Amino acid sequence: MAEVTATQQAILASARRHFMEHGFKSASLNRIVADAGFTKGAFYGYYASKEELFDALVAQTSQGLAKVMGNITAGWAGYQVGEQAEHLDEAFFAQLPELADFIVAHRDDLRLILTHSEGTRYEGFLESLVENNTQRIEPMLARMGLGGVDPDTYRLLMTAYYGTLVRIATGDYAKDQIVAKMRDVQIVFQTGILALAQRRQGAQEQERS
Amino acid sequence: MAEVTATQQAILASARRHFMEHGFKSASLNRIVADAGFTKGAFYGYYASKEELFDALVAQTSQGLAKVMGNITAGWAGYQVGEQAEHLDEAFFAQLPELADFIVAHRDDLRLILTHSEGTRYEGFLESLVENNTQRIEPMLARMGLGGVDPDTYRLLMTAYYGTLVRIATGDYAKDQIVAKMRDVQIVFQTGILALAQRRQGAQEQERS
Amino acid sequence: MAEVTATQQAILASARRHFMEHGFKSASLNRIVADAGFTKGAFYGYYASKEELFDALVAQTSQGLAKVMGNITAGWAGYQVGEQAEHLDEAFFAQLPELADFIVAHRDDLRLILTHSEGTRYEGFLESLVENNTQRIEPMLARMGLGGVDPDTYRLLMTAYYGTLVRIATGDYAKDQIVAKMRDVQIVFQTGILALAQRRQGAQEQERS
Amino acid sequence: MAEVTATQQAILASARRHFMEHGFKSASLNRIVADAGFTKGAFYGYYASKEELFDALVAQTSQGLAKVMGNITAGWAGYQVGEQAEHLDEAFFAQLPELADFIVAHRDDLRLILTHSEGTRYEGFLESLVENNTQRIEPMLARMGLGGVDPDTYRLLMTAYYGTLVRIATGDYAKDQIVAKMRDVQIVFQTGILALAQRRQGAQEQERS
DNA sequence: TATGAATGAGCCTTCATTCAT
DNA sequence: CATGAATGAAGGCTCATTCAT
Repeated sequence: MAEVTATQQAILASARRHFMEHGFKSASLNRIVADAGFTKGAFYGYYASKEELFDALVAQTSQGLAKVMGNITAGWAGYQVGEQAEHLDEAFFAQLPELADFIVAHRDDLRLILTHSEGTRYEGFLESLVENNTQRIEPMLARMGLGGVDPDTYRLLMTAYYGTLVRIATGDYAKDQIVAKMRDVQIVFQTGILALAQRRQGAQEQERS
Repeated sequence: MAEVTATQQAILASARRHFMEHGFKSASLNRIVADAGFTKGAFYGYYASKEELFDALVAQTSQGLAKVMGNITAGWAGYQVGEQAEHLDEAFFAQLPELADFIVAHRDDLRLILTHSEGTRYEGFLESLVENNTQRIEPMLARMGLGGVDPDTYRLLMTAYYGTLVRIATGDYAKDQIVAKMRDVQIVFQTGILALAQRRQGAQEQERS
Repeated sequence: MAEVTATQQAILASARRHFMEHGFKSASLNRIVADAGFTKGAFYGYYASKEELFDALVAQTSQGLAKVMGNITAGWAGYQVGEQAEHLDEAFFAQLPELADFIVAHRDDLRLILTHSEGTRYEGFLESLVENNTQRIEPMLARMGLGGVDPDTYRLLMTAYYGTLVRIATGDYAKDQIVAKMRDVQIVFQTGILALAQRRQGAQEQERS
Repeated sequence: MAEVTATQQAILASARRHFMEHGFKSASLNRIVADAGFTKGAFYGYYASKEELFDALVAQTSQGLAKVMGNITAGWAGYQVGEQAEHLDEAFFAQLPELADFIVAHRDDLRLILTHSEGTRYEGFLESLVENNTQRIEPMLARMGLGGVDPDTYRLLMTAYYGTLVRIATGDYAKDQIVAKMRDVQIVFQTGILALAQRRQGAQEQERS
């Protein structure tokens, strides 16, 4: 693809370190470039701005992340009333090792995107991800037996769910821990939301009678 | 008590706007003061620093928030094995209207504290709140029938729980919506965590036999 | 004479403390006045400027000091060729207790004038004192048997001499120590300068022959 | 070695002028840089701070000065009881031309270090020099026949001595004048201090008998 | 390709002084 | 007599960006 010179690699590595330590906004381009052993002029030969540098660092992983997070939603979306909950879980759980591998392989990039991107277009990455996915799911909610849950509340819960996955992903966990924790979190949210749905549905039926 | 002059009010109002839009760090004191119609010199007659200005804006609400959040934990802490879950909920739910009133009355301040305070001593307010409260709860986990849940996972879930409460608090909801959503979220987390605990306990018993 | 209100006294006392600690230039008028328990407005009712405040603090002592230093010069000026050095010393030594009393009584003011007055018209007080006194003495140098000493060198020595007296005066010495040290220093300079004069005179006579 | 660009030279020259006129603290970086025909941004490309600028101006000379002043002390330290004072002088006098050369070559730098460095790490340069040297000499005082002189008084005299050398160094004298004046001053202090010591010793012996 | 000199707007903070009340 | 609100200039310093070479 696009060739990356040794200079670029040095700058990218230095930038990763600085963005990780100070965040995008507070990191000093001056120091990034100096730490890489070059001058600002060299930098601007490759990138048009500080933000473009950040982009170069995380664009690929960002796309992978979006795809991978979409898969998780797809797992939830397959949820069907009447099926055994245990079976459904298995479909999601089956994806976990792959997800965990992705996380371990791109952890630093994920941290940049998810927790050090203030001031870039990745700010709010998580929020828009949730937004996209819940919008796609919303039509299915009734089919999933979650019809009684207020859509906005559902969105809040999905934000919490994704947010927790992000915390796990950006934590210091090994692959096995990631799998175990994500599985546990999945259980908590799935069971909890289902319980809420049933309670609301019961309440609505009572109201009608 | 402390008298606040018209000048101070103008500065405070302008500051609230700027902090809300850009966050503490990125907001420009220059522009805050100019927007209020004064010079920097005037500002420093009232406040010793930019941070003190932020403090003046949120100190009171911050104290109220800490107290109110503590009450929520107290509600969870009253959890007893063997009691009916529905009864326990009622204890927590009973506090909700009061909490919602507080939130509605101090919403902008809460937003400043919880989501625009980077660079001030309020940075990490939520995190330290979670930390304090989960530490106090940890010894009770076994008694609450949650012994099987990994403490670190429990902490992740509590972070998600508090985080969701914060999202509700800093949203645009009316009092009734706040109450309804917080109640629903409470149900989800309580039921979900309990289900996880039972599953883990079952797994541990199987291992033993 | 001029009446000094309680307000002025409070301000003066506070000013003395601040000037002593930070020097005239670095002391903050704001803090001086605040420490005194008043506002800047009150201050400017009494004094037209920061410098005038310094002046009010030290004017009286400054005049006393000039007079007293003049007396020391007068002691030297009485020096006559052919008289016994010991006798001459006695004349100077006789003045020492009175001088020491003055120093002990006005020590803080003296410190202000001599070592904390940068930025005021008292800056260079010592230098001008030396200048004045040596100019008056110069015509007498030959009569005193110091004709062989280069006038500029003599001025350097007088600067050192006065400077040492100043160090003694602004030190932490008790009256007796002041007297003892000033007497010793007087001996050193008198003997030393006389020795130099003789050597130079000898050299000049050799040149002539 | 280190290359100095024309820009740096312009800044350094301007800085020297401003520091000389106002002292380090009161000199305005703004004006220094503007006078040199540049902006503050350009300045900070070369120096990290105002103090570093001062340092760049005087560091080299400062080291030379410390060495050269140490040599003077070494001259005094060689003082041996019983030897002829005239011979000892010669040892010191022999160093004078070299010292005078150094002074003439670095006069402006010396002025910066010795009389315009308030607020930098060079503040108190003279004082610490005196302190170091007198401490090294103190043990030898008895051997030098100065046992009767109070050590604190001796320190005062040494301060005066070094201070006078500084005045000569920072004056407008030509090399020959520097040599002549320093030699004369040396004679005054040496003779004077010796006279004081004898008088004190005499007094002590009288007391004993 | 890479340098490095230079910009200019911006940052937060301090200060002596003025003046209407 | 004293307040306290307000000014305005100045302080040292940082930064992303431009551009001739």
